Amino acid sequence: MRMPRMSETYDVTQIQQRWLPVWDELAPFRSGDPNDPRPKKYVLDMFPYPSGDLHMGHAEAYALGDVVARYWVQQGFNVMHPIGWDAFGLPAENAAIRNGIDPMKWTYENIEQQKASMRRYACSFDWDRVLNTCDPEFYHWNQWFFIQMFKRGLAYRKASNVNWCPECQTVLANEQVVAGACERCDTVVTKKKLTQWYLRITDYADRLLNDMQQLEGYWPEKVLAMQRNWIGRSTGAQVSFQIEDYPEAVTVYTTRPDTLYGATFFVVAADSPLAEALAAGTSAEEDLYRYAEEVKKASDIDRLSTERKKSGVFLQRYAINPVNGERLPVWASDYVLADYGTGAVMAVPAHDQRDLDFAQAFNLPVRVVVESGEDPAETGIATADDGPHVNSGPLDGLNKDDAIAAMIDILSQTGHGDASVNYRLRDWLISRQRYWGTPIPIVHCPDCGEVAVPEEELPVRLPSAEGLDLSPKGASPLGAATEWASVPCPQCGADAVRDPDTMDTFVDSSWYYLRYLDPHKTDGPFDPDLAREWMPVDQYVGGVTHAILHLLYSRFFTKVAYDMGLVDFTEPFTRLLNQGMVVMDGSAMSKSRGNLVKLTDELAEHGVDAIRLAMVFAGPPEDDVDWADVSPAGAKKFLARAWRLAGDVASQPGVDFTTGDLPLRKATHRALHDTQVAVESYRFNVAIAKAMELVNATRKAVDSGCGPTDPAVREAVEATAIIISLITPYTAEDMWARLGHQPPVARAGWPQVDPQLLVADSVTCVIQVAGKVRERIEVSPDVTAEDLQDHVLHMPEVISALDGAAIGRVIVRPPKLVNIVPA
RNA sequence: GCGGGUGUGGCGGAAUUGGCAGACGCGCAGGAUUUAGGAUCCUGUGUCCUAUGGACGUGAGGGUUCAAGUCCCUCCACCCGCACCA
Repeated sequence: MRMPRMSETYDVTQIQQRWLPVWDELAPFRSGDPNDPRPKKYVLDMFPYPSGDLHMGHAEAYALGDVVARYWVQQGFNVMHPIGWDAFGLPAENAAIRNGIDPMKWTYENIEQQKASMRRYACSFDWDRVLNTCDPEFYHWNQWFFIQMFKRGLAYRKASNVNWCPECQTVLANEQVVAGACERCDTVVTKKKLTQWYLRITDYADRLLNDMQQLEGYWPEKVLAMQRNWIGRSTGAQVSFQIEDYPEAVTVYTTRPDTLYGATFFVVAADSPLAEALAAGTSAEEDLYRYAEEVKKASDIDRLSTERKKSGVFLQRYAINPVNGERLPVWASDYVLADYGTGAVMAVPAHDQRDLDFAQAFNLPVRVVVESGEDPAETGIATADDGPHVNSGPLDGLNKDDAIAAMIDILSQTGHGDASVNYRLRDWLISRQRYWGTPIPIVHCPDCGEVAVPEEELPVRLPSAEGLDLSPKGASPLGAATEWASVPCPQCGADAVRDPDTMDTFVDSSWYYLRYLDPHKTDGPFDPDLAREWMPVDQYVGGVTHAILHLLYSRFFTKVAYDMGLVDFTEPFTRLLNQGMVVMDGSAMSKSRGNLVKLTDELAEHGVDAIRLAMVFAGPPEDDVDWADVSPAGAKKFLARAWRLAGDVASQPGVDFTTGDLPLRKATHRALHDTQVAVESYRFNVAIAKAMELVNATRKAVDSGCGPTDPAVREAVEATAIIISLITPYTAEDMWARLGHQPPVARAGWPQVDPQLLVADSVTCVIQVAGKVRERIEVSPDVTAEDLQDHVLHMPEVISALDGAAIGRVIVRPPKLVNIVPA
């Protein structure tokens, strides 16, 4: 037993203090040298909101991204691994309202704090590329993109019923409404009629859908499914209906034009202008008004309740079925959505559950047009399956697909309709009535209307928050900044006003990955040449919370940039890794639940490396990690073991490894190979297990094998330091120094794996009789099938296991298996 | 309802093309060393039995195969996403 000396103690705090300043000096992860000959890779972590100290979720996500980034650096790549801050948004503003602090001051202080905490966490970020979205030098280009889109007709203003959060006093995009509640504050969202800015993402619906082919196999299937679902492409037909005593025809969208003969009534969205127009002048006018008011008040939560009975108002109008001239009563109801399709439907209760529910609530007729042997009027269950059509004139006898095609033919020939495609995706509402965001660079002129601020006048800077009332009132505080808001019209010079709204912060994150290329560029959002060199992002790492919003918007922006000729690719993120959440006892950590584990405390107790290691080792990166299953103490134990080995090495740096102990050399090269394979397939937990095996093997070799002077021991420990440098940079660096090397270990380079050392000396061959393992023998890895079979059949154990039975078949799979099947 | 996924020891999890199920770790038990141990090292640890051997064993049931955690069919449970989208 050696007596522990001071230098033999693994002192986490000391190691951290020793190396952080050294790394600052060496900056091993700088990626901006134009003469760097290394091939390029772009590893991107989703940037954080500056919320102060890092928390557990950050710790996991950034540890995972760091493994990938550091791995490619060791493999000789020039890796761009940037970080920045998603710095606009409500929390800064809310803090300002609560505590009277300037949102800008609050934000920059938080950024500084978080940056320091991140540096200590030792992520391999290129600190030269830091960006903050709230810097004018960044949001300048938000405004530039907006203007390009405005000029292309992709940014426009329209009045509509929008999602309104009464708590935040601002509008929300559809994507920000979760189960009828505000994503941020959980308040029930209501509707409000407002004029707002939109980006025409629906123009890109098909491309957003089709380009997913490029991502298949590289993005999680789940994310692709969610996006597909969100885009919600459906095919069907538009059918135009005349309305009795009404001047205009009303068009409906249906995916089942084949059931047109089964239509027994007609429904328009209660909150649509169409319903109002149809009811005008009829005795239903009052009823509709009252009903529509009720509908507007009802929250989406109530509307979505499945228990809810269908409601509606008969509008005292009749629509004429274009194929058979039947009169269909026109109803208004909230089960038809104003902003999907045309806001009106033909109701076929026999074959649509919602229509059937409505028919039964109001005693409307049900007519079967697709045979199924069931009567929906009796069962209460609409049938949507394929079957022969009946009661359908020329469609009788046809199956569903043929009937759909036939009906579309009939409609287009008679001019009553045509094939049509619809999307669930809506245009992206980007204006917000809040202060802390990118001002929308538009001037409203009484004569010229909406005029883009000339590009040379950008950025339109946010006015100082001083003197502004930031508390939410439903109108942007910028409107009150009169001096800021009053400007001459850029076109005619007349007195005009700036648009008072700011942009959704998702605009910032839709292109920030391009800004990292050259974050301080003043004459453009990014350098197209650099984009050609670095983009698209090779590996994107972030939470599944952004599976729809952020990723869809980024994909949209990329396609717009492609159309503008700014980039030569159509998808921004080649590979996507969604890390799981860190939970505690099965549920999300939160202060209110009382199960919050403070990262700062854990780091203080166990050190950065142990936390990173424990977290990455806990399971596959995409799975949730339960802190209860994470063992920082175990991780620290391993690190100390590995670290102590560095002190045991008793050979000089540069010693010739090839003369070293062969079994240990093989273990080393096996470990290098296996970790390489594991890391490249995201199995970081497995990579750590392989490193642990190597440490165990080395310990054994030192204590009871070849001994500490053997060159193989040095080779093994150096390999260990390099492998664990991906996960635990402090310990790895200290080991590297103890081994007599210069920092940084991060740039040591991955040792060349010798394929000859991957061949085992002998392989355990399993001998089965009737499929059951009876014996194991050690054989040479290149044993021939003949020799192996011959040997095995003569083994006494085999003969006795056969128990006199004749041999039927012998399956030989050298060198791993022989299976003897009795006749 | 639709879509995506998961199911392996006390726990987290391993397992190229079908070929030794349970790597690695946590926990637990025993031992060594120690003034001490929340340090270090060693050993053991799927279940059951008639125990130097054997049987069983990857959510359940069936199938293909010499051989199935892995492939096919049926079912169950759980998690996530979407959900009046015509």
